[in-house]
Amino acid sequence: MTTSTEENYLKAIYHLSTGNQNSVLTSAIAGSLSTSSASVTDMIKKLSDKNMVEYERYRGVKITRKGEKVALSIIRRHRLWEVFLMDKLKFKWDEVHDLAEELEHVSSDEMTRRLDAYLGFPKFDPHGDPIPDTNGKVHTNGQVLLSDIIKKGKYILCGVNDHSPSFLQYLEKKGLVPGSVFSIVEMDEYDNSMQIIFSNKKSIFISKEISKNLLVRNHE
Amino acid sequence: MTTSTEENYLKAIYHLSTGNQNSVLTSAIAGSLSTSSASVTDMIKKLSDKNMVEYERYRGVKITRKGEKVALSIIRRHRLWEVFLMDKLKFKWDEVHDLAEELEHVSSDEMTRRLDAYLGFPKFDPHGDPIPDTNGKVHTNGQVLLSDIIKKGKYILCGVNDHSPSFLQYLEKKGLVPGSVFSIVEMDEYDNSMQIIFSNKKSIFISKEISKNLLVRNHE
DNA sequence: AAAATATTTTAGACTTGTCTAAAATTAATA
DNA sequence: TATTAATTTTAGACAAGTCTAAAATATTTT
Ligand SMILES: [Mn+2]
Ligand SMILES: [Mn+2]
Ligand SMILES: [Mn+2]
Ligand SMILES: [Mn+2]
Repeated sequence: MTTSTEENYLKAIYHLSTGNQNSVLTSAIAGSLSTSSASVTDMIKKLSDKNMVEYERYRGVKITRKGEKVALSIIRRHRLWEVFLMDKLKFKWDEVHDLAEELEHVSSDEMTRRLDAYLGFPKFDPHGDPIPDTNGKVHTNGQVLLSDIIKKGKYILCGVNDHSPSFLQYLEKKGLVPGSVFSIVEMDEYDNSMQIIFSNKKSIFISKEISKNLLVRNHE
Repeated sequence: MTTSTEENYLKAIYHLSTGNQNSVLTSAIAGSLSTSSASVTDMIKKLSDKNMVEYERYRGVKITRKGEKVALSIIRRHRLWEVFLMDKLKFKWDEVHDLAEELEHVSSDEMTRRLDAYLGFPKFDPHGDPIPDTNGKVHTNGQVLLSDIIKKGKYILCGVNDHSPSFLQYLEKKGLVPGSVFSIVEMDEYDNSMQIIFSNKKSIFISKEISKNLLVRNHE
């Protein structure tokens, strides 16, 4: 039995772990959950007792396979609910996160399976993040940061790294949502900004600040 | 701000209040929530401080207008989620209650409104219970206990009073679900049992035990 | 390598919700 | 009406999760 507090910690630890081999530091978890380091230390001990994380005092934690499985099942539920809120209840992509944060803790494997089926087995959530499958496998599809792109060409936006409503609203206003196809027409060597153009000929500037948070894939 | 524990207490008190003018006793609440009387007394004080109930020591509580409004909004969410689980996720009517018990605490007026619209503004839940509207108004429609019926005739099942999965499964096996139309063909004066017949000519016996838990309405 | 700084952990306290056992009050019975 | 019985409340304790302030440890600087 995991409480929703434990689930939130595991999710945070999982997210802080991905793409980085090192231990996750107490302060990082505290920052991510807006809580005190003292509280984090307490919870870490509890999760360590349950073999959800490996804990070394003063050195941080590493999530275990067991902890990771729990985290992935929460993330799966979170993202499925986000799809539901957007596709069925017509919320906008910048509005779904907070509600999903609550819904993800309603735990029933059977309900999750049925929700998945009802939504048509979606593979990505409204922000372009992959939805882990029943076994906790995450299917990513070679997406890369727009800021890492070095050659001009046609790309498709598949996701974002900054999930804040303000950023999402900004993108939407610019016409950038998951699935948007555009071509890079100009890349500035000096400030790493770029100019892109949509199929409808509308063209916009993208600063490094922005492109660092955009996940794209080559589009044929 | 109400916690989900407070919400569960208010809901229990509301349900124990309806159809009975008297105060709700501590022991009744304890029984309904499977908790100790000591815990109930503690929570009652808290709810009383928040003006959700009027409390008289040793005499029980009466729910206030304010408490009732909260209770009704939880009941509204509960029943809407039950409709969702049944209509959209294809759960059976005896499976939806426990999940709704959790989902009802995810509180967003906006989400509730959209869920309502998405479900087509249903007026009743899968058990035939009326769904309170946005203002907390409950529209009942002259339904009466089958056990109180004194004259033969054609009736429609609109709801049940016993929501236990075993009872619901029993009814379903007999072919009795909300909306079922049947005629009373025989009423036993002695044990108050009755024989009913469906439009498909199938006929079954209904004991007093059962009819006490069935809500029906005259069918033309 | 010692001193200064930053991070992490412990200590102690608080809140919410729960429990059992004892005390207080109300209701029933003889 | 005086006991007895049942119900309700209080007292005291506990678990989960949180906090601040102080102590312990690690890291950086001089
Ligand atoms: Mn959450
Ligand atoms: Mn998302
Ligand atoms: Mn509930
Ligand atoms: Mn119901």
